[in-house]
Amino acid sequence: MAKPAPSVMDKIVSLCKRRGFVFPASEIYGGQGSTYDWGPLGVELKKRVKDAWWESMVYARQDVVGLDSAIIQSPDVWRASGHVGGFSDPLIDNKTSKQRYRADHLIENKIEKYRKRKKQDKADALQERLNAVISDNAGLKQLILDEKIKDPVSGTDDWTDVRQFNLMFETNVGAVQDSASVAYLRPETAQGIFINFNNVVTATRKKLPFGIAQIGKSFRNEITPGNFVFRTREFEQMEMEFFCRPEEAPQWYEYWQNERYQWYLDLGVTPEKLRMRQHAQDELAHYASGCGDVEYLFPFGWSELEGVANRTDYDLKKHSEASGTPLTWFDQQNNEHVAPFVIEPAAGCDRTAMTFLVDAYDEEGEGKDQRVVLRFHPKIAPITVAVFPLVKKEGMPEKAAEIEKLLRPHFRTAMEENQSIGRRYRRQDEIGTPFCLTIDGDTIEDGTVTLRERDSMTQTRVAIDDLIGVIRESMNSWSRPEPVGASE
RNA sequence: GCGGCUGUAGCUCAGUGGUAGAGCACUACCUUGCCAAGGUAGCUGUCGUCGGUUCAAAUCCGAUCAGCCGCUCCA
Repeated sequence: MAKPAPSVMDKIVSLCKRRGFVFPASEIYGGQGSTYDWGPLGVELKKRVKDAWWESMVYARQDVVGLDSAIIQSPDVWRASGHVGGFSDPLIDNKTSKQRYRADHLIENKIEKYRKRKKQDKADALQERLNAVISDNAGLKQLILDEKIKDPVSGTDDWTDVRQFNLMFETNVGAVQDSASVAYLRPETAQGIFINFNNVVTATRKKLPFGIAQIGKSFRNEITPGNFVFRTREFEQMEMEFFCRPEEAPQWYEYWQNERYQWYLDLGVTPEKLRMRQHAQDELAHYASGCGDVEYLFPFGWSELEGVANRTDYDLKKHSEASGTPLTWFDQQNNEHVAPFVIEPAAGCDRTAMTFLVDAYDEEGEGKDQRVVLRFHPKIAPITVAVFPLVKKEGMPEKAAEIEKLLRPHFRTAMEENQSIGRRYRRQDEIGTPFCLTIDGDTIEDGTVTLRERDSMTQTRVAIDDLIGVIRESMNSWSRPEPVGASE
């Protein structure tokens, strides 16, 4: 059997390691499953993603402020939010078909069948029994056996025991590891925002509607991580909780979906590979009344980059009840306390960076003439300008160093003087550097350099004095080139 | 966790019991005057790990670790 050609994902993973975007974590010890370290170029890419998000969500607006809350909060936070009880899944395997299911979903399907056959009383009875055993593994299994639920694939009832997969990482706070010291690593940054609602309102005197934005690491003990950095157990989130009056929630829900969808387009993501998908009622998280996902068409299929959810007043209400501290906003004009609704755009930072990598990846030509190029938007490219002396003589390296130093305060720069000029261009193409400058003999004579553009490979002669302005202008006017390469 | 596939140089991979290899990449020097040029020299490996069989193991056997795909979940 012929070996399959390396897929686009394989090539990107390989490029990421070779050029320093993403390394497998703990590699010298044999690796740590589904964990990755971001290398020198990757950390720049991720930083650009976060900067672009913060710029658009905080700096470009008057109604959103930032926050950086702790990863380890009181365990009470996660009890109140429902994560301790609800953020785990009862899973069961069928030994014959090797398929895995959520035990409660199997039973819910059975209830649905009863409903369809108009056996309402049976459905209700089963629902009641399900509610009674929802957090009891043995009870769930017994219920599945009692109801003679068969695996739709194998048709057998050869089930394993039900096991709980809690998605939160536990840790211990303090020197003595006993049950009183158990704490959790946050599974989302959002709760840190909710519990600081009063603090932020008091400190900033913000009025509804307003938002609180936060970027930071979250941790979920995923049963099945995978697809490179797409789903990892440690990941970085970019979340914003937008608080508004309950009656305005639907319009803000729509507003933020549009806003967030547009953000990806503005950073150059291929429109045909981006879509909004509305969640069906039964796939909503326990806190949401509605959710729309921004999805990208990866080589492995459409996958979620960001969820824009209507979290209603669920979280503030839960924390108010559990803590005894009312998390409401006082409307002085109408002399009333408002329990705000929350619209939450929650994006995955690593996923977004990976989207830009995948979407930017392009190959042109074949064999010796092949060019691999990352067509990043100039605003997210790890390096903006690379400076080359055409040859290593006649004062060119010194002149190049001088120009690189001139540009350094304005752009992310790099300098390379080894190997042929063509090879240096290609090396920069491969890491998505949008501009290359070449210093030649004329530079020393008349103070001009060759500015070479990544996507079109066109060269223009630019005076050193005009460089900063010309590069700025090119960055701002950049638009995604029509696809010409065979990137599939 | 279960099943299938996989693990040899930085990357892609060849190597079915007898001295660890290729291409690309990388480093130095020479050459080089605008798109992966050429020459010379050089570096790179506990063959994932541990154990077993054997005179001899990258190769056969066992275990283990890690990766990929699928099942469930989500940013």
